[in-house]
Amino acid sequence: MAPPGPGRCYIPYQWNTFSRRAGRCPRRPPRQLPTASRKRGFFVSGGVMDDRYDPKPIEERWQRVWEDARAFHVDNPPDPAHADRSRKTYVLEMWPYPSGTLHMGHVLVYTIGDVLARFRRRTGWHVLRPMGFDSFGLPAENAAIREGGHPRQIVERNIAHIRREMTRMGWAIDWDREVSAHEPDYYRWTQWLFLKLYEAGLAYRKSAPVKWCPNDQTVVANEQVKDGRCERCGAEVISRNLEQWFFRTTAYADELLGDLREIDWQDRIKSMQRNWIGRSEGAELLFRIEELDEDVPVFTTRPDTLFGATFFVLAPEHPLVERLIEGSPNADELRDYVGRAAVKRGEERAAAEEKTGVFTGYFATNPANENRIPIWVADYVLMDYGTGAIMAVPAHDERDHAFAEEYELPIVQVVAPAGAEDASVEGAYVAHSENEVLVNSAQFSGMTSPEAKRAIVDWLGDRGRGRPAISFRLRDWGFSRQRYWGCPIPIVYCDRDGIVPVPEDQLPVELPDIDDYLPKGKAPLASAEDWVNVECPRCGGPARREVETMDTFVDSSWYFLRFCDPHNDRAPFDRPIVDYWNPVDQYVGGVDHATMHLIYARFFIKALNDLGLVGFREPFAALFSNGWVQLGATKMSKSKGNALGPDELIEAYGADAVRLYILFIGPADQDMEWTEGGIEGITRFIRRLWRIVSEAAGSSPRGDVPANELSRKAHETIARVTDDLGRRQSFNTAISAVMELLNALARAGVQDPAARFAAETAVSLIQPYAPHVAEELWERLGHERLWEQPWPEADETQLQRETFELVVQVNGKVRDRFEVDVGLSEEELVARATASPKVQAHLNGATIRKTVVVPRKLVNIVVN
RNA sequence: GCCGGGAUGGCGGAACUGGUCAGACGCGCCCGACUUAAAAUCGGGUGGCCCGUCAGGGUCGUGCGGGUUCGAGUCCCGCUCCCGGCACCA
Repeated sequence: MAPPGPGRCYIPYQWNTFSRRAGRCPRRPPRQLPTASRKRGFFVSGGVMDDRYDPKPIEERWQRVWEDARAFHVDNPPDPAHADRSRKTYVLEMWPYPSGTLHMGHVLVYTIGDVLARFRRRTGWHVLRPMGFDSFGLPAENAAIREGGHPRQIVERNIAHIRREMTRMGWAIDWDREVSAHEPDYYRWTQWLFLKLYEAGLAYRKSAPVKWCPNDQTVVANEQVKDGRCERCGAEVISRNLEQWFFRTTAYADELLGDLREIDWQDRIKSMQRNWIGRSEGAELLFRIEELDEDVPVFTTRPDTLFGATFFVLAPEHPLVERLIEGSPNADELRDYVGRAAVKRGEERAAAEEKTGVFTGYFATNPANENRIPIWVADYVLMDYGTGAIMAVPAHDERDHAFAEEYELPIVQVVAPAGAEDASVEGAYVAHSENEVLVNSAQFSGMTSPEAKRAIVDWLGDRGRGRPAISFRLRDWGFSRQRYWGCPIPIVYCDRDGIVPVPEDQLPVELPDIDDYLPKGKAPLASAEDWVNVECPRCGGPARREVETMDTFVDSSWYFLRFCDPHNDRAPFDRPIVDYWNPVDQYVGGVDHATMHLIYARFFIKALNDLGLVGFREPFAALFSNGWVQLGATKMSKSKGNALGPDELIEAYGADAVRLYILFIGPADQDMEWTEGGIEGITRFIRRLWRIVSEAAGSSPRGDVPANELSRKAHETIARVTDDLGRRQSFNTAISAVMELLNALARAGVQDPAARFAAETAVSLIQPYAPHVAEELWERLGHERLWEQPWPEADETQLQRETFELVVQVNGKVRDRFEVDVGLSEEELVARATASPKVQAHLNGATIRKTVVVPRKLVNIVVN
């Protein structure tokens, strides 16, 4: 099938082949009972026509019932500080951005959360499962610019639509707790929390080069840049220096890394965070520049190669470069080089085929051997990693080696493979074997590399020229955005008092209505003169408000706390309530937030914990990261414009089918492909369930359930589904298990003494996935309110079998299998096994060397 | 380059701690029932090769090559390819 065009659903409505409403066929004859089926007794007497499974009325009916019953509302405990937390569970999916409609990625995430929440409710947990919207951010503002209207109107219209879609999906949400980022009741507290972080020194302002999108006229975060282009609009990003607000995420770098050990997240997500944080151990060493009377620190992971440092390199942005230019014989060339490096993008610098640099004319003193080595400025050294200066060891670093070759700088080997100390090494010798030994390194020669690292740092430390150091790739989080549709930063700038926080009692600093959101190189809010000009809260003099707004990742760094106490107007939340529900027991969301959102939220919680506002240090105890839902070979996402929405699928197949299928495609943590054949198949399953259970409701025997094959299958299914949902989070296999049970029921027939029990079990177990049809069938079976019935329990005694199928192997190959009593001893099992004629045929008189007995499974006879 | 994940029928996948002939469940396909016909529905079949008229039996088979073990899709060693993250990060 050709990929769908932009914005078009690829499922035509006429594929709806079973909904009477859409699929009316004038030639369809009056429906007859299929005689074969009637013989088997599958149909309730009195009219198959009226009893076809039709999802629409069923789903609408039960959604109404749940709403009237406030079925998914959950109260906070009356005394959360002393409440028993042992049966609470907080199930949360990532805060959705309210774009026009939901797509299948949303359907997957929220169905996973829904199944878990519904399952946990029925297993006796006190379940918090809220919903709201991450409603600030660029798309709404761009839509307002494009189509007119206010971003608020656009966002609120979208929210209303999505809320309706979510209800139609049958997701069990406590809507009383709905919270959205753009509501003043919410962002008031975002501002309040910002002020707390500011007071604690965790939010600060500094001039920094930032990525700037000339199209969106805004700062974009490093992680929103892909291949040098703006992730949203695709324009090429340039570098600009601006005064920016930052959160001091690096203050928690070590802890953000270390605490990954304590949380139950998939390895791939943890690994992404580890890469992102990028910790490396090494040393900071001081090189002296005599002419400037400066000691310049460098960071290195290879202090053992210090004797091989033959030159010294500063990043073009290094603060000392200015002073070096002044006295340099190469001043003009240097100035030119630094100027060109400044406008280059980082990607260009990295992609450069050959390394470039300019000699400054100055020398630095190697603290190990007092050698004076030339100081170069080169753009392969980055200002924002380490100290922006390096000692170059061309013999043992590929980049330094390339540079030394280019400019014919000396290369001195100081590490060699043990036993080959005299052999010269081509290129940069960077082998990380256990057997590296130092050479040409004074008293350290002969030591292994690891020994020498410690010894050299200790030796320099004694003389005040070095110390162990750890460097991180993680940067502080720049959260200033020069856009309108975001949370205003509650700061004013006073000529006399400088940066002044807005007093708490004046919050929220409301986002004013303005006429023109179009950025013109300055933030749109700057044009709201009445709003910008204020009295300084401190001195009463003239002052101006901060016109930048916050990155939306600030909003989403604490929303899960507000859900716990959403209507609090005295504080963002009460700590005992938040401490009762948190940390989130089960978070669900896509890998696309593996680094940004999940790092920022973790940072926020650590900071809030240090401020005494919350009593925990990790926000999300367990994380389920779902895979992508793909349509053909194309990823489904709103940016690609090929989103396939749930609305038309619900029309065609019903919400229960959509819910079941999205989880049946494959393991939910792996990428999956949506196919229409697949959802047809799952629809067949629902119709089969409908027909067989309806029949069982009418004609299956009542009374005690005997222990027979069907009842045992039912109990086995209970055990499997419970384990799949509770421990394994294996959603697709649980559906398979219920299908097997239904097949067994169909085979046994509805007259089987255990048929009613099997039918009830199937309906009960499928309820988290297909709550509407399950509720309807539950009613037919003569019960009510399945959503609050206790989850079935497998009867252990029913799971015990009196016999089992003994597998007999000869030399590891299966030669026979037969039923035997479970009570037989090993000797008896071996006797029965060897007695088998089929086994005898393979033994063929050979000598039995050994027998292996696996209890309740097999006997393996080993012959020569 | 470093780190993480993965490879099983025509397809999506199952096999959870090494142990019941690997392939559950579903899709697709084939055959049959019902039908004037089709759809829907229902029943049956469906890894390859070989032997056999049938019944049945043999043999190979979980990306590739080795190994451990009575027994390997599962564990170990060495590869190939695919997906993702990080990357002039010193």
